Amino acid sequence: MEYTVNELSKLAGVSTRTIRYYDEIGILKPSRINSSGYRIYGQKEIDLLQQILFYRELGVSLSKIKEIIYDPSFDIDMALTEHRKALVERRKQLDLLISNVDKTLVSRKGGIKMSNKEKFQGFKQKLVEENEKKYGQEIREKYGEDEVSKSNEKILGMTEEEYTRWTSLGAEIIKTLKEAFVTGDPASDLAQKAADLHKQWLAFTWPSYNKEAHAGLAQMYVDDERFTKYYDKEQPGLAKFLRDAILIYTGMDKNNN
Amino acid sequence: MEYTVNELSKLAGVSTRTIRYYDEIGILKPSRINSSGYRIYGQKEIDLLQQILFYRELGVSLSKIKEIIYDPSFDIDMALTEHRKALVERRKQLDLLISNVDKTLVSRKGGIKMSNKEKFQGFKQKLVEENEKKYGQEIREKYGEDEVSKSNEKILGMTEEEYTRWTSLGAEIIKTLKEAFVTGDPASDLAQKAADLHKQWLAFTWPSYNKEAHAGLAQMYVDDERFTKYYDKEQPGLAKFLRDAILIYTGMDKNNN
DNA sequence: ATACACTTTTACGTAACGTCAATGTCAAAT
DNA sequence: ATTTGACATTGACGTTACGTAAAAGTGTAT
Repeated sequence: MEYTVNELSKLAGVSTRTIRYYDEIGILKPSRINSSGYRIYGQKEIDLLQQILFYRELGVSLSKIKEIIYDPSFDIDMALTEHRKALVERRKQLDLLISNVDKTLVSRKGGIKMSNKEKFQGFKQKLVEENEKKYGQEIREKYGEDEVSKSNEKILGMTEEEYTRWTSLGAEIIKTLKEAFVTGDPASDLAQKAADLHKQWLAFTWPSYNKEAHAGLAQMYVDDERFTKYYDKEQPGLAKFLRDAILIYTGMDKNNN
Repeated sequence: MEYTVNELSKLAGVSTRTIRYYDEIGILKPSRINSSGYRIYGQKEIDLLQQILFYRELGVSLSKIKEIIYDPSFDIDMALTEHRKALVERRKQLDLLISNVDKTLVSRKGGIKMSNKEKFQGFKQKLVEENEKKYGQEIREKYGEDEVSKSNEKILGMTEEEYTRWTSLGAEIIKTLKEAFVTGDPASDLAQKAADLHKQWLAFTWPSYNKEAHAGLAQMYVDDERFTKYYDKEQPGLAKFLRDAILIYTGMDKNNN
């Protein structure tokens, strides 16, 4: 029985592209090519393909499979044993990654938990907390660069308040931005407030602030469609609106255009 | 303090290519570019790079990192949690692969072990074995296609004898080939014997035999440098010599050229 | 003036295909 | 006889995170 690429692909459960690719890399050649240039496969090619797919399921690379099938000197047991070792090594790497992600998550949540504890540790603690809160707000009102960068040295060790404030800032930006959008004016008070909120939000993750970077980031929100999508999902045109607001906020609106 | 790519790369322990790549994809831009077009980085870029590398070590993709760093709406905890899930999923896949490789190895070794056992199970068993052995040799002498393909249906269930024969055939091919090589004549008896051995070797892993495939494979040994290297490592020119021998053996030497 | 270390951009290579695009072929229906 | 729809072909680009040249300019020391 003879088969075309399509028939073979259905038989073996792989795409036609895969079959053509296997021809291209010389791992599975058609038995012949007909007068129209079609690839024609026979029984032995089907059997070979089965073998290829078998080793492929074991995660063996196609070039290794090629050797396994065509190289007289190839020691399959040894190859599989080494392949196994590589797989185990990769799994070890993954375990390490997972444990590191866990550590990160725990340390983030740990920070929150600790501050939660403090909440129930009496008034003194609460006062301290509130002081810090006020102090934090002051910082943000002044935006002295040194203070901000100091506070940001603890990005990964954010307190619950900081964390909450940080995430709620994200929502607040969107909300303010949408309200400002209806005015259509990126220079309006609301739009400028949104730009300011955005700057505050940045302060949580950026080591330091400068206008150029802020304006550049705003431009990226427009240039990079992933970010554009995010804002425009809320409201088409929002990304551009935010950029314009930030350009005005940073005073970079005339200099660059 | 300001740094060039080279200085920054040494500071952070990454290649200069990486730094230029991060600029290219917009994840880490230089603070400025000097009059000669050199990238100049400042303190905040160093801090940003640290963050990037931190998340990179967790196995987070650069595009995700970009979002983590630049997207106000990005929920890092959620992202990390999902990232963790993906990692665990990959580990599960790996576990499956490893267990499948194990099964394959066990089934291969199991076949050998079983036949080892049989060796010590009395004369009757031995006779059966030897019968099979003879039968197998007969097959190979005749090379009737059906018989060969029948025997090859058990490729993965090879007996110890078959397996041993198969691997020793590989060595025998090389040996014969090297002996034949000194005669310089691919039509010589020795060279033709090597071609025949090679055909026999093929019978162990190929579902069926035909001259065209055999000749095609021989050509591939010359075209594909991985195989060329293997043979030429033993003796420069050996791959071509084997091809010529096989072309003569299969009678494809005049037809195709 | 030259050597040497450094920089730039451009561009190909990696693994295993997915996904167009432009074009040709086959069998069946009109 | 022609049209349609399903199939085939060969390109060629995209994917990830860079490695690795190549060709050409820059900075500094001798």
